[in-house]
Amino acid sequence: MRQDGRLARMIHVLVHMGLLGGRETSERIAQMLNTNPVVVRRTMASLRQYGIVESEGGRGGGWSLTRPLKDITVLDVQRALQGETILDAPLSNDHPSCPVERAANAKLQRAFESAEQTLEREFRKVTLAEIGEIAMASAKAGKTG
Amino acid sequence: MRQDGRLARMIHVLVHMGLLGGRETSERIAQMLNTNPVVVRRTMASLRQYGIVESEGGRGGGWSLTRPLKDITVLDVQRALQGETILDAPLSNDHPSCPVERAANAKLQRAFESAEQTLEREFRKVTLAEIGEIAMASAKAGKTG
DNA sequence: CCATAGTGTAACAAATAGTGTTACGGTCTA
DNA sequence: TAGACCGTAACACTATTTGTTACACTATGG
Repeated sequence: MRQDGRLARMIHVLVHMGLLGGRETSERIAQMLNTNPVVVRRTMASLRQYGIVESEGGRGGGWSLTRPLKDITVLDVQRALQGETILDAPLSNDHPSCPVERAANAKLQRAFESAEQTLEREFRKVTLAEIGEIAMASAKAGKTG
Repeated sequence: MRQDGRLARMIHVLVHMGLLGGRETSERIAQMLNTNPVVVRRTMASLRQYGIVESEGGRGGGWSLTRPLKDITVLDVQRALQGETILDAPLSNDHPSCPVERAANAKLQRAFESAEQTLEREFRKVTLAEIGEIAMASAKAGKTG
C-alpha cells in the first residue's frame, strides 16, 4: 500500500463493502489492499471518526458502512482521510518579511485555492454508488482485463 | 529549504535577480534560501535546461536570467522544475483487473485533471514581473513586517 | 601561467514521512 | 471462557528529499 493512494484505495474498499452489503474484517480488507490489518485499522479509524463506517469488536465483528453508497461522496472520504485541506500550497518561508517572498507566496496561494475549489467541486459530485454502477456495468460488458 | 517549496523559492530568487538585473552566485542565492550552493546548483540546473537562466563558470561567473521578468510565467518555472505534470492523481494499483478499482481510479483521474487545468491556467497568467511589481508597491507602502 | 572564484557533479550522510510488523490489551459472543 | 475480533503503542523498514563533502573543470586577472 504505497505512494499515498489512500483515497483511491479506501474508495475501492468502501464500494466493495457497499456492493456486498455485509461486514468485513480488517484481515480481509488487508488482503484486498495487499497490506496488513493494522494499517487497515489505522486508515479505517479515520473513516469511522468521520462517520462513514463503524466497527464492532469481538467475534463476528468487523467494519460496516453507516449509510448507503449513494450517500457517500468522494469528498466525504477525502475529508475523512485528510481533513479540510485537499491541496496544500507549498510556500516559502525563508525571509518572512521580504516583500518579494510575500508577493510570490500570495500569488501561489491564490492559484492553489482555485485548484482546490475545482477539486472539491469534482469530488463532491461523485458518489460511491456511481462508481459501483460503472464497475458493475463494465464487469457485465466483460471488460475485466 | 524544506517541504518542496521549490516553486515558491525559485520564483522568489528569480524575481530578485530580475529586479537587481545582475548576476548572482550560487553562494549568494544559497544565503537567500538558507541552504547551500550545491542544492542551489541542482535546482538552478533545471531552470537552465528549460532556458530560464544561464550560468557561467570561472571568475566573475554565476547565474543570470535569459529574458526579462515579464516574459517568465509561474507556469514556466513550474514546468522547468517538475515537467508537464503539476498534479499527480494518486491512484490505486492493487488489483488492476478489478472493475471497482478501475472505476474509482477513472473518476479520480478525471477530477485531478480538472484541477490541474485550473492550476495551469492560474500559473500561466501570473508573470514574475507582476510579482515584482506587487512586491515593490508593498515595500514602498512600508508593509515590511 | 597560476592563483582565485566560480560552476558541475558524484557520492554519501541526515532528516522525514509513510508503511509494515510485533505485541499486547480490550471486547463481544458462542 | 476460548476464540475472533478491534485499538493502539512502539519500533523497524523504506523511499525521498535535503544537506554535505570532495574533486574536476573553467574563466579571469595579475
